[in-house]
Amino acid sequence: MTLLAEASQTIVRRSLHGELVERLRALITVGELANGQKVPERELCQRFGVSRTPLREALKVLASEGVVTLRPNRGAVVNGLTAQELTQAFPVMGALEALAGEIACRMITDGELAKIRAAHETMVSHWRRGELQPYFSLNRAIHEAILEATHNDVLIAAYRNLSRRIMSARYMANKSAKRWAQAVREHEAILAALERRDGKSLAKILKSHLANKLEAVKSRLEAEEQAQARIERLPSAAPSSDAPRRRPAAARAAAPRAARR
Amino acid sequence: MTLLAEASQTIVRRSLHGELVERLRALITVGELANGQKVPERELCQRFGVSRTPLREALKVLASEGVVTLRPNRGAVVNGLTAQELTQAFPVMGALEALAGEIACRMITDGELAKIRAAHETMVSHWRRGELQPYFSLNRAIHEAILEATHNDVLIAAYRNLSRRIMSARYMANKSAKRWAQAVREHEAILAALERRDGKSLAKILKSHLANKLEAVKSRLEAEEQAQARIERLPSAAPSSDAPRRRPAAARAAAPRAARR
DNA sequence: AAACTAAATTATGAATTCATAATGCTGTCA
DNA sequence: TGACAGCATTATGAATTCATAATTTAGTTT
Repeated sequence: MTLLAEASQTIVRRSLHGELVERLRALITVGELANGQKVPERELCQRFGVSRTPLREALKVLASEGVVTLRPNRGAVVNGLTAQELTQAFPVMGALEALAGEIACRMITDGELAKIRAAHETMVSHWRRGELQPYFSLNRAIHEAILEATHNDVLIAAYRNLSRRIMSARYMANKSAKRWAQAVREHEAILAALERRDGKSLAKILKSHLANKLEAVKSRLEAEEQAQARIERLPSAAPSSDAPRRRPAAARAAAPRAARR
Repeated sequence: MTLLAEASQTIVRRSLHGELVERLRALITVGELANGQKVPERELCQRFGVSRTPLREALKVLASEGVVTLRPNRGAVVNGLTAQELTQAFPVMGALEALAGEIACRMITDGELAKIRAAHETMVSHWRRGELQPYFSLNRAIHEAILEATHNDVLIAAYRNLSRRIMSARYMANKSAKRWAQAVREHEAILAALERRDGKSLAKILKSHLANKLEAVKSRLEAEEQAQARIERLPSAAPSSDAPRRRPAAARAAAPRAARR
């Protein structure tokens, strides 16, 4: 239940490079560092008031997560999520969610369950009032709480790894009223299955709940990619400095690619 | 089929920090950097003939993988696999293996399958001749090839992440003749299911094959942990410099722990 | 004017330096 | 003799410096 409590807690003391890892991640998910864009080392150092050493350490970490790609002697570029990657992540997340649901049903304590139920009720009331932001943060907290109820750190880490790369803030902003209501119903079902300790159904519900979420992300992502492609096809498009274009596919393919695990 | 081919290929040019990540990983799996041991920065720099900068970059990456823990201002320590972590990894690896099997059955081409079959036959002949090392490398290659046949990079990455931390060379060295024969039989069954494109059975076989592997690792690990505990309980044990002891549990618990995602 | 070449500039990778925190050591005092 | 305080040493985190690779710019040639 760590995460539900964590919200009101003091911010933990972080090392400089650790802090930078988070900041950079945030810049990327918010879109301030756009997709194929080169990471402006010097500029970021000035902005954060740090030297290159910790920034570069942070970039190495992000590269090992696949968030950026390091091109030897040519800097780092943001490695945006592709529709393909999302499609591939789909079954993997599903398998992990399903597993989490089953384990959680076996392991969850009444206390943990009560806290999740309470969070759920609060979340529903936010939904009724149309309060998007608190709804999302509780939504997230509930999913995390279920995950943590498994008490399986390896599973938690594996899931978060994927989840972090896929669910970013900007995809959450636009959601239809219809889909929103459906999501709330799904959450009701999730709670019910948990309370019945019905692992099999919970696994199934979580999987389809996830599927809906990912479909939303995917359609949005594909729209973005098409828009991107249109811009790139315009021959007269003047490259502006603050909205740098992706390098054309041919050039990208020719460039030596850093190995990505 | 990249991996089966890779074995005979030239070593790729790596960046310094990337090379160091691999070297350190190797030192840890081989046991030269033992479990709770502090990572000797200066010494390793001399040994590899590099400055601290790339070494520290490598440590940051390893920390983000959970291989080492960074204690602020107090250096990095090796974060050995615990029996608990292994127990937790069990169902996660199982879920991923099962998924990989199912996808592979749907996706694998005849060409890929033929290559795996060939590798399998070679592997069996190595087994007959009792040649351990080539057996293991082909074994590994076959599992990788199945994984790659899914053509799902996200799944591949997730699986490797876990696998790398769990399967290390030293656990492979001692295997009973009986267990070895059983493993070969399991591999026969895996191939057969693949050739029948029978995803469900393949998933099941892979899962139990994995379970056997992990059990072996676990029993070995637990033996080690108990030996460790015995040493620590000896009050007169002279701490030798080249085989440093783990810090006692109480001290470890009191030490500020770097956040481990 | 377009294409190629060479110098100048800039960015990158890595070593070195520097400030500070942690650890070890020595001497003092109970 | 043993515990503690204060100094010396060492290790760590981060900035700076330096060598080299990449890129841009200017100049030259056709």
